[in-house]
Amino acid sequence: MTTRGRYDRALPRSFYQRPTLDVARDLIGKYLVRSSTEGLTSGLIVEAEAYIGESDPACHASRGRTTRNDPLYGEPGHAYVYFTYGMHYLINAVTEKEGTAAAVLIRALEPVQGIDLMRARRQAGRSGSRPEVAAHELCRGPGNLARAMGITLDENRMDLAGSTSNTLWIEDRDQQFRDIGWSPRIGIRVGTDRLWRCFVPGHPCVSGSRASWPGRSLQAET
DNA sequence: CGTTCGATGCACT
DNA sequence: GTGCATCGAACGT
Repeated sequence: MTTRGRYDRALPRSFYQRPTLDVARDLIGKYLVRSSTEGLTSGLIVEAEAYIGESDPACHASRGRTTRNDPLYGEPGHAYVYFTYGMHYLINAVTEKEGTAAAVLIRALEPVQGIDLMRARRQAGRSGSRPEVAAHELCRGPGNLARAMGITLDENRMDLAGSTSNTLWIEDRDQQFRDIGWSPRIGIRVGTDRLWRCFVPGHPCVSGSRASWPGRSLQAET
C-alpha cells in the first residue's frame, strides 16, 4: 500500500472557512476520498461550482431556510448532499461561516483509486450488458461522481474536515494546476451571469461540451 | 456535430 | 401540481 488515502491528511476546517470562490478554486487539484465497506475510491477534483448565500438566485438558500437546505446554514467543512431529478445525488462542501448558506458543488473527478469499484457502482442496477464505462467518464458530472463514489443522503451533513468521520473527506496530495478556467454555472436558469464554475481547461473528465471551454491545454505538475 | 426529451422521486408552493 | 445545481439515448443537421 501507499500512503495515499489517509484521513489524517484531510483538509482542515479553516480551509472551508474562507470566501467560497477561493475555496472552489483551491478545491481544484485536491482529492475526494471515500472509504466504505466496499473499498476505497478517490479522485482528483477537476471541476467545481460556487453557490453563495441567499442573495445568489441559483443557490438553494435563495428562498430561505428549509429542511432540505438546512446543512447549507451549518458549520463549514460539512457535506451538503441532496437528491434531484428523481435519481441523482449531488455533493457540496459547505463554506464561509455558519449562517451564510454557501457551498461548493463538486462536479467532476479524475478517477484515481478504486476504478473497478466505481465502474461496478455505475453499472449496478442496470439491465442487460452494456459497453464498459470509460475511466474518464466514471466521475464526469456531479450525478455520475456521486454514483461512482457511493455517495447518497447517508453522507449528508458528514464532516469532511473534523475527526469524527473517516469515510468521506478531501485531502491535499500536493497537486497543482497552473491554469484554471472560469465559466457560468451549468444547469441553472438564474444567476447565469456569474462566472462561478471553475475547472481544469481541456481535462477529459470535465463535464459539459468541449466547445464551451476556453481552448487551453492541460498543464499539471506534481 | 447539435438539440430535444424521457426517466424518476421528492421538497416545496 | 411544479420544478429541479442531471444523464444519456434518440434524433436532426
